Amino acid sequence: MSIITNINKAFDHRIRLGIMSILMVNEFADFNMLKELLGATDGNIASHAKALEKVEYIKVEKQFIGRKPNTRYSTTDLGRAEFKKHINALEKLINKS
Amino acid sequence: MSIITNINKAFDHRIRLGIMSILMVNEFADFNMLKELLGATDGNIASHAKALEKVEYIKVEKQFIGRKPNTRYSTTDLGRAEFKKHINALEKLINKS
DNA sequence: TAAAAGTACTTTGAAATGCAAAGTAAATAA
DNA sequence: TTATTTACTTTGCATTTCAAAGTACTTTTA
Repeated sequence: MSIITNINKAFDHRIRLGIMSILMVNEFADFNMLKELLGATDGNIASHAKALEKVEYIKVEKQFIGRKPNTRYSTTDLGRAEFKKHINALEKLINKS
Repeated sequence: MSIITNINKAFDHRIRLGIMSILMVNEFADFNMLKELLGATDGNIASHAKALEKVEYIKVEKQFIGRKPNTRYSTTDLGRAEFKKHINALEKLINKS
């Protein structure tokens, strides 16, 4: 049990941290919203979202809006819980600083 | 200027975050102290410390304590400033969540 | 209405990074 | 004197990151 035990590896990257933060305040966010808010490339958003999906911290829904494909993301219960744990761990770490 | 603009890439890894936090509260920390506090392997500590050294956020001093080699690390002014910026950015990101 | 441009992603593969095992060199213990 | 431990560093394989290119459309323009 070290000081970084509860720092979640899945949130070790700023883009993943960004995706989670966005999804904590917005019930849904679509691909382009993430891309714009984070200023990342398409491939980047896709792969980091996939990483969060793989550990089941976010979920993906694909639908059509009119005739356009639309991919929207939202957190899972697990994801919210893990993110909160991560934030608490970060705060503890930081408050020592 | 996205929401993760001030999230520093150099601190994107929990071991590097841990090293910096430790060095923010302790004027110095040696190799073994970092290793124990972070529960990481030797190679791991060495390479993450080197990464922080490369961007000049920490500095390294090698000395002998008695007859044993000892490597101790400390933050640089730049490192402290950048870490504070990072923490502020994290707090802003988190408070939205 | 055919061609060109745009949209919304996904795939790809090279480059960078992460990791622990093995290596090194000296000190200490048996 | 040989074995073990300590304090790191090096190595090289594995994983991750990244943006460019690709795909499958839709929309605009000529």
